Amino acid sequence: MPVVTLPDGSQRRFDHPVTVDEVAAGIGAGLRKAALAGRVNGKLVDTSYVIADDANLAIVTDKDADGLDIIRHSTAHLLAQAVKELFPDAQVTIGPVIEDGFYYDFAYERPFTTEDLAAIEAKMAELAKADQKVTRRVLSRDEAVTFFRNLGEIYKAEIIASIPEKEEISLYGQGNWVDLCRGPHVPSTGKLKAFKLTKVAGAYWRGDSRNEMLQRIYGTAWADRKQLEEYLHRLEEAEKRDHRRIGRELDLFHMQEEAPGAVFWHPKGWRVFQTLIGFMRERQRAAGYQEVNAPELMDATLWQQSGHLEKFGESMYLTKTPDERLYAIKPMNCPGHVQIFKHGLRSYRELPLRLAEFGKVHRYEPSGALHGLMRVRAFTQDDAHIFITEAQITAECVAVTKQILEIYADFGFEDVRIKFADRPPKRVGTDEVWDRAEEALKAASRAAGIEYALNRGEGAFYGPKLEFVLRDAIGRDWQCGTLQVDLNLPGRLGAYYIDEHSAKRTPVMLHRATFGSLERFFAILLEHHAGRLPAWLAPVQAVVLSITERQDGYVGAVTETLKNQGFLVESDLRNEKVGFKIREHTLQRVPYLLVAGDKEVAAHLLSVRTRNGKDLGTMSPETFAERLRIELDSRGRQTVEG
RNA sequence: GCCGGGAUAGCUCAGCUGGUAGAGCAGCGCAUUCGUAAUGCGCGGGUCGGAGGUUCGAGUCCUCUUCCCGGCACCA
Repeated sequence: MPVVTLPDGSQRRFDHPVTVDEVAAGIGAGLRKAALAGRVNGKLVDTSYVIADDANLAIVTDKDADGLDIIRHSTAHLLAQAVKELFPDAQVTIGPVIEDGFYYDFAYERPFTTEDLAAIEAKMAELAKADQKVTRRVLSRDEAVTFFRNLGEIYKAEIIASIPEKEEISLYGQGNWVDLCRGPHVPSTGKLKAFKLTKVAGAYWRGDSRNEMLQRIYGTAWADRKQLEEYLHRLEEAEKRDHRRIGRELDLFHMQEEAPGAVFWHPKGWRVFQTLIGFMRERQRAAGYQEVNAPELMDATLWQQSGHLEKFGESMYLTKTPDERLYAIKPMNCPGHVQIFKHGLRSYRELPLRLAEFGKVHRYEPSGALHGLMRVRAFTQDDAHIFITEAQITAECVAVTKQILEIYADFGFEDVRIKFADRPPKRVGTDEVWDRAEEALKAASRAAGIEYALNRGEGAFYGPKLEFVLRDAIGRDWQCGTLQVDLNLPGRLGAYYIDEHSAKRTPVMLHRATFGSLERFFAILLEHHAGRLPAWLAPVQAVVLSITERQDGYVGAVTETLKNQGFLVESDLRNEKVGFKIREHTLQRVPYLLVAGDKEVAAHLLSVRTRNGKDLGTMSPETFAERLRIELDSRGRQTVEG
């Protein structure tokens, strides 16, 4: 005779087994209607689930994160049901919940079109309106396999075959459609009120590019219309942040057909790029790094020795010269830095030796992977290789980690996650060396006091790595920095130093990058700030504008003075209304607009307005310069606005 | 690389079933000298991504190809 304990601690006693639905009904008709599922002793179940023994029960509604997931999962089922009604020959496969929505993969003789999508969505609305009951039943493995085989659903039969023996096999039905599913699901299709199909795409069966391609339909689903509208609005806003769009609007860079995956930097974009390099250069110098520069093009034999040609060759650009030599354009900077290390005899006294380079590398990325500045074939790394003894690994890793996190904070990225990527299947070196490298990096992580998630099998081919992932203003994660412990390449490339006993020793090499790819980091900054780069990064920090030509002399003089102090300032003397000029420079995201009319000229002032439309009143050019200096030096932690 | 979609003026986009390319913004010229997100009038601007083909005739149809977009796979 079950006693059901509710989240508020109250208990209900029953003299017979009850369903979740019945308990909800006992509490109130409104709750019963809102109930999507139950959480019995922490486990999600259908509202039809029968509680036979004492249990804790929470009724799951659409206010619950789990409730929303159930809505999405059930909407995926609704999608599959609609597809089967419209295209009986399509075979169903899997339909999981993803962030903000769901997808379902189908095997079908042809790709679905956007017209199909509209028809499917309409059918889904119709089925939802019919408010069909969703029922669950359990079958044995053999029964289930036979059931789906008979329906011609060979993919489903294959999925069942891969379900562990001990797991129960449940089927969910609604109307005349049945799907294999773990559940739980909403009690009836009428609970699905706000959904939209968003796109179609190809996707490999079981995520393996050797398998056939299925037709994937993506959709989004929410508790109500309003949430759906908000989501669609969020998508639009995210699109406005797209760095490709901002790059064009602000005249920062462009790309063109003749150089796929490569960037043409315009003056303003390159200025920002140089600011990033200047900033990093300063930090690295302070931390004991020395900047070097290695050749872009080196004989292929060197890359053979390092293992790059074998493990990474598919992504390398090769070129044969008239003298019949085969060269490779560098895809990484490490072998070049090892050559610099090797030149001359190194003593243990020189370690750690930190060699840094803003190295431009070329990688032949798959055409389908290219994406604006985020994924290119030619990019610049803020790359450094630190040569150390094994005893120095921990201390150096701790120092690197600390600096990476400090630098991210300077850009306003405080929310940083760290992943530990261990040995990949395609690698050089013995397992014994990998054990040591992984242990060393783990020990260093502990010493640095950082927590990480394991990213299995994602290490570099020569060593394990820490990956630094930062979260931007709209909650997206970007992997940028990396720290790798390499016990393989120095030996392969013949690097050694002389230790305190005059013996030759192979150094350990740490690979580290903070921005990762400068191009990509630039793009992340643009999207993070929606183009409104902080003044210290902005290509133009202020524009001085006249109201009529009577102020031309004053505006010109003020502009010159500010420029001479190193500020990035331009003047706008065009014969246009001031409102027009304000609009243009605001759209160009210039942090400060300095207006000079007759009144300002007479009093030696500037009227200061921010790109966000805020009027900071008038101040002298000297005061503005002083305050801007503080803003730049503090990297935006203090602003002209105060 | 795979699946789908796309490429028309500097930008955003229209161009139905094949009949000889259009708008807004931007640009240029002229007028206007103006107080915080678009002053008015006028003018110029296109090998319709590239190469073949079908046709009396192709931006429109077919084939190939390049690049871009969205996914998938990949991302040392």
